[in-house]
Amino acid sequence: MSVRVRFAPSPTGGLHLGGVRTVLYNYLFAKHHGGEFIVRIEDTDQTRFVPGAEEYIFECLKWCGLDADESVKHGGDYGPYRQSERKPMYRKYAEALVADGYAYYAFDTPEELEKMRDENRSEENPSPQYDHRLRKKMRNSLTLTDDEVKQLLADNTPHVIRIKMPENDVVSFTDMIRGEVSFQTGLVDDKVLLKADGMPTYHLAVVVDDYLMKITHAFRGEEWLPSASVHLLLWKYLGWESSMPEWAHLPLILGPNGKLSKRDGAKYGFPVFAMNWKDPKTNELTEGFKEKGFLPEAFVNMLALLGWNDGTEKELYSMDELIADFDIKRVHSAGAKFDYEKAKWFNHEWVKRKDVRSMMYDVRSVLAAHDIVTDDDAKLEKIIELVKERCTLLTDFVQHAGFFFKAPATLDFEAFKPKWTEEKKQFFELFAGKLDNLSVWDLHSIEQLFKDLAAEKNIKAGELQLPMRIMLVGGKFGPAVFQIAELIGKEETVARIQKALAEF
RNA sequence: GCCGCGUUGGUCAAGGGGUUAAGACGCCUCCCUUUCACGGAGGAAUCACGGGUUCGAAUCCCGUACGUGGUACCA
Repeated sequence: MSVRVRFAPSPTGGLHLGGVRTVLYNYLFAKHHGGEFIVRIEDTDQTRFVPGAEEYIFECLKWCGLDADESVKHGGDYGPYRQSERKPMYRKYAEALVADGYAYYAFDTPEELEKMRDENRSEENPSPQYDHRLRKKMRNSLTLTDDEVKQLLADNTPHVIRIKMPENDVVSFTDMIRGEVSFQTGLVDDKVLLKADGMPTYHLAVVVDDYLMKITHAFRGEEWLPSASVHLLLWKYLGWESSMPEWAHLPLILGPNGKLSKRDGAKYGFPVFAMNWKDPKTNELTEGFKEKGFLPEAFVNMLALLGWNDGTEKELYSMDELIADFDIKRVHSAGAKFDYEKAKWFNHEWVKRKDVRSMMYDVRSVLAAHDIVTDDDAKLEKIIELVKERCTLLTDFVQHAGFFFKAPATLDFEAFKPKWTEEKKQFFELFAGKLDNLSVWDLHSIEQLFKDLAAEKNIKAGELQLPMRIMLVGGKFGPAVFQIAELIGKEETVARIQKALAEF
């Protein structure tokens, strides 16, 4: 049987690091086994609908190179892939569970539930559950007579369907990452399966849809582990036990102080979403890795290694290499703290190793955003090659490539001020003039002229290089000065020297 | 509170009864380079704690602590 996995996001906001990693592991597992990767939209909570969020998720996946085989966008034989559109099919399964005695109707209003919790709340029990103890005191088909229930249903009384958790049972399963895990059913509450609005909750929907979509392996975040017992029971009660997927509960990605939140991003200056997300309600913008200057290759590589390794020392992987080497069983069971420094290192490595031509578009966009026009492809290509080793993020190209196209706005005069002399100033005045008359404009000729003139004036060439660099690029950075001069051209070089001389 | 999951340098981590306990990021020193990087060579830094089991425990068992998640008609 072919491997089928799914990522099931709820379209309620930005796509988080952890979410992307869950997609990644799903994707890698599927592709490693030649299977299918499905994206299913879990939009059963109508109150949390956020316009644009679904579209945004697909854009993020596209940027990461994690395209689905089946989804709302890609189609497929197991649709619809949006749960809200599958609404009519859930009720019959919930009813079947009731008929078989595994679930029941509950007519308690939200107010009644709140009252129940208030009355039972105590130091020992801060969050009372609707469980096998309390269900006997509530208004449901277990406590009401058959006639009462029939009447209530006939009157269209708002109600939910809850699973009837066994009082004294133990369910266990083998998690692909954690091994044997077990739970006492009496400690879990009677989860709502079908809501009053007729929508399923996650618990029902995930089981029904995974079954209907023939999912073979179900990977999700560790936060689902406690409710796994409900899902396991549902697979059993619905009579589908033999086709239940294998489970893997992925470890959490943590921030500097516990759970990673988008607040951490703002607080510590790193992104937590894949791409920029603007909340349509508050207009609040949360920065994404893409816009921060990350390459998707690096983002994916970094995420893959956050919680997984192949047992060797290899750290740099292309997507194809990840697909080839990924093994869900080697995923760590412990949560991992996200390290932004390491994330940047991955990016730097990818900027250095990635083919220059494939970076042109991104670099050009970054520069354009700073009003730096780069129309000459050949020149841009050459420059990227020249400076990429000093660019950790794509946005660093503004500093390291920008001055090739646009004279620096400010010059770091302070860098050489203490050693600046009248003789040196004269040198540059003379040099600028001679440069103007240079017939062959190349690295060697410029450097030769510079050294000859320095020797003639009896000044150490080395001492003149820093001022020259500042005049050309504005600061203490960048590749060899003469190389820069060669690339920006005679006219521009002379102009920058003269402009600087006028200011110093 | 209860339940689940987890715990190897600051971070990511290999190792799963006998190792000088890998490697990477970050940090520090030096080399290269009259800039900044890249590259190279070094350095500091670790098995949460307490009990067992064993000739021998980072590795197996139990407990404690800590972290984290769940305990919704949210996913």
